[in-house]
Amino acid sequence: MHPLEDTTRFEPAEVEPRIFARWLDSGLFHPEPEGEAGESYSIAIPPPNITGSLHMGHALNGSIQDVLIRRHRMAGRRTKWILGTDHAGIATQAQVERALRAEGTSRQELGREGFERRVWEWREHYGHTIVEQLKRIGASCDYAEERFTLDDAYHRAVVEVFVALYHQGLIYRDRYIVNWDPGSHSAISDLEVEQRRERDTLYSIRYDLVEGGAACQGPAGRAPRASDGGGSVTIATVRPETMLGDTAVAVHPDDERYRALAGRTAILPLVGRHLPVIADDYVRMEFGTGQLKVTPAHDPNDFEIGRRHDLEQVSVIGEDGRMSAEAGERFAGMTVMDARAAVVEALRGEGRIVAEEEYEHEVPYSHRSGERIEPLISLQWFMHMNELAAPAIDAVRDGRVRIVPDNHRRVYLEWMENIRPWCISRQLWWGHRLPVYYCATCGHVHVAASAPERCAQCGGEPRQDEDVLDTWFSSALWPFATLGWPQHTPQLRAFYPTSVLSTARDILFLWVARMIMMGLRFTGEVPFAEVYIHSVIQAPDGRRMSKSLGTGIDPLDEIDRHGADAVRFGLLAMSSSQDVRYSAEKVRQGQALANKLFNATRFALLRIASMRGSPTHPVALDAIEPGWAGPRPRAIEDRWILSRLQEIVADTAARIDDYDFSHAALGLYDFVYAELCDWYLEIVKPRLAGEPRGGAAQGGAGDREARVRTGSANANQAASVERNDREALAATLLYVLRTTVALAHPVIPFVTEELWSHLDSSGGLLAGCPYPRADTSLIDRDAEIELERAIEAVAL
RNA sequence: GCCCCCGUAGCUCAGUGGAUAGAGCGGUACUCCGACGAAGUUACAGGUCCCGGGUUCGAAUCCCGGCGGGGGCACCA
Repeated sequence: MHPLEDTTRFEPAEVEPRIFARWLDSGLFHPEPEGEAGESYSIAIPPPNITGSLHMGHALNGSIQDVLIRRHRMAGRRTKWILGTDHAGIATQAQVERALRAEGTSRQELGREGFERRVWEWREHYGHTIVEQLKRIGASCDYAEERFTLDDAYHRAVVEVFVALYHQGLIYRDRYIVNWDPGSHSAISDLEVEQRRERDTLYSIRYDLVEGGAACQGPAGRAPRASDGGGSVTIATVRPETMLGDTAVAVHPDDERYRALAGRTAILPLVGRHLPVIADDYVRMEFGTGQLKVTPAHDPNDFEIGRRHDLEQVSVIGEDGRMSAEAGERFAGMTVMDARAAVVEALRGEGRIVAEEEYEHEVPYSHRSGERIEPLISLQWFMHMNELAAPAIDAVRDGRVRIVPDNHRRVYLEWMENIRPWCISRQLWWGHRLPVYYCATCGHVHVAASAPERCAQCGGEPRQDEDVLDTWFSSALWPFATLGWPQHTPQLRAFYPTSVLSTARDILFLWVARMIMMGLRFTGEVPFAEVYIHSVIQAPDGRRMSKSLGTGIDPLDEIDRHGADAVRFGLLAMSSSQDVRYSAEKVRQGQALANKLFNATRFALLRIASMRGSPTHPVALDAIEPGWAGPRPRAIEDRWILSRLQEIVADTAARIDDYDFSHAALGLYDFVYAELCDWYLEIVKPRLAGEPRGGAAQGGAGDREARVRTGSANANQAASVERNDREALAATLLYVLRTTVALAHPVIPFVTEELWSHLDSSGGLLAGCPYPRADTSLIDRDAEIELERAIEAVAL
């Protein structure tokens, strides 16, 4: 506690560390794992990447979750905010590799074990930054039990799930076309691919047909006839270099122009390979020439066509992003872009390019590395999703999981209903290594929690798969793996299922949907009853807030400037059910509110202290009036403010429970400014000073008081001020302040906790006090109407 | 291509069937008075509620069609 006389301003920088330390020491953030989940209130934090530092999204979501947690903790629930970080496979590996490069070494040089050791060291060093930063905004997480998605216990959960799903036939290995990310040198999932619009050249290329077979008979003799007499086909492509891997040409079976070509054979230029002409209804007759080159090894659609028609797969692009030996001597080793130019050049030399046009289309890029995705065939591990998705669809349909705001519900359902297999293996070193072992001798596959001694088949030596799991595989288990699952721990019983999950919409599929699927599959219960999807905070100009664009605003800078309460208030006040622009004004408004509340309390307490002839405080309510049983309103303004207070108490709780944080915050601001300070404190000033009520106008606030009295119906009932009245006034004022401060605590915890130490002599923490509840006996419509009339009169 | 959201005061946003459409910030004027001066109070100014049609006694709000902006999903060479 800091003497109130000393400063006329609330000083966040002085107060915040002191208050936070008291909270931590109190143990309030760390609940005992007792009882059942139904009695408690728990939230699993979206685990930030260990590579990360706090950005606006964290700050907003931290504020939201903390409001919920503090509100329910005060309401008497056993409350746990599960804390932890995510190992973030690709991001972390890339960051550490960058550091290694700067040292002139590489992960290859260190070897796998050495590299993993390095990452763990790195994590010890930098991995806790973000947790420390969460403390700055006042997040009341359970810091005593921090989890990490790569801890031993967590790993056991991951392995348990993998092995189970494998034996249930949901996890399988396949040679399939995947999104290869040459940047991170790994396959990535569909969700990690983003499409970018790009201008390219669409080349039309003529392939000759082998002589013989049905004549090529286009309508009206339009059929192209090449000089060799066999005719030709003309295909269109934006990726001429992939033609080296063509293994067929396709036409639509209903295409009158070309269907007779089916069964004939084309000759692949530059290569000479014979390509069957096939009929497949994937081909769009109206696009290009209506004749399609089929490259099963490098195009997802062609891959499917290839499977349907049992086509050969010729991989001409390797995992290094360069042309492989199968591309032929002439092109092997070239980058894709060089090969494209070279192929075009060669085709042009042969006179095979019949048209070139500008073409705008979508090109896949890796969300992780930013490099262009190279679709290619690779042996990877996949997960069947349909069987997992079905119950997760039901859970949202029947409301066991409620998504707020509900327009995200449809998006979720739509995606889930069209879900596709998930590629879960990654060619990285940092992550959960697959619990898969191959016999070095016979190749037999063992999937087990621990390495088998020998191959069950031939007694050979089993070797563990080199790959690790997609980071989101482990994240999907977050709400229960953090609580000790698969053990039946007291934590799990006390806090699972969790109450709510709060996140931005960008990871609805990547994470939220998968948690629901895994939660249902492995615990039989939904992992959370509600999902709150919060705003994305954009830069003030409406662009994305990002470091690279230079549009980022660092929440820590804002906390330094305005205080954590101000930033929390501001973020909550600007948030809504959709994306919003960052509003510096709202943060300043929060700062103003903290300062106003500080000064209002300071004023009231110092005044009451001096009124009671005591020059110092604390002036606690129970010290003023032992056995205090509630406020005793004496004047109309007392009845009015007490009545208004009940309304804001009810509203604030209801708005928080509705996830309407903006109105909860702004409502508090309005009450404190427009009712408590501008009117009640001003009206009451003369009474606090011991002047007669309704006394002569003497300027200033007394003047206003007099005018209010004149406007009131009871103007003539002004009574002389007695000691009783002043004590009753003090009691009312303190009751109002204590209630207001407690009410605002979830939104602006620091200033309210600081004020509480002045308003309460017990020495207890506000964070552990009961949350105010509306006392309907204090609602007084008559007083409200009367005082509103008085206020109007004064305004006139 | 399909789907979702948004368009209200100078700015950021509330309001989503009922009266003269609101707040904060900014602007102007005032105040200098007993907490708060990188402050406080009060007042004033400021709006074809994107456009056009429709439903209704009544539309910013519901419906249809545009225009503009943002986002998600999708394998179209």
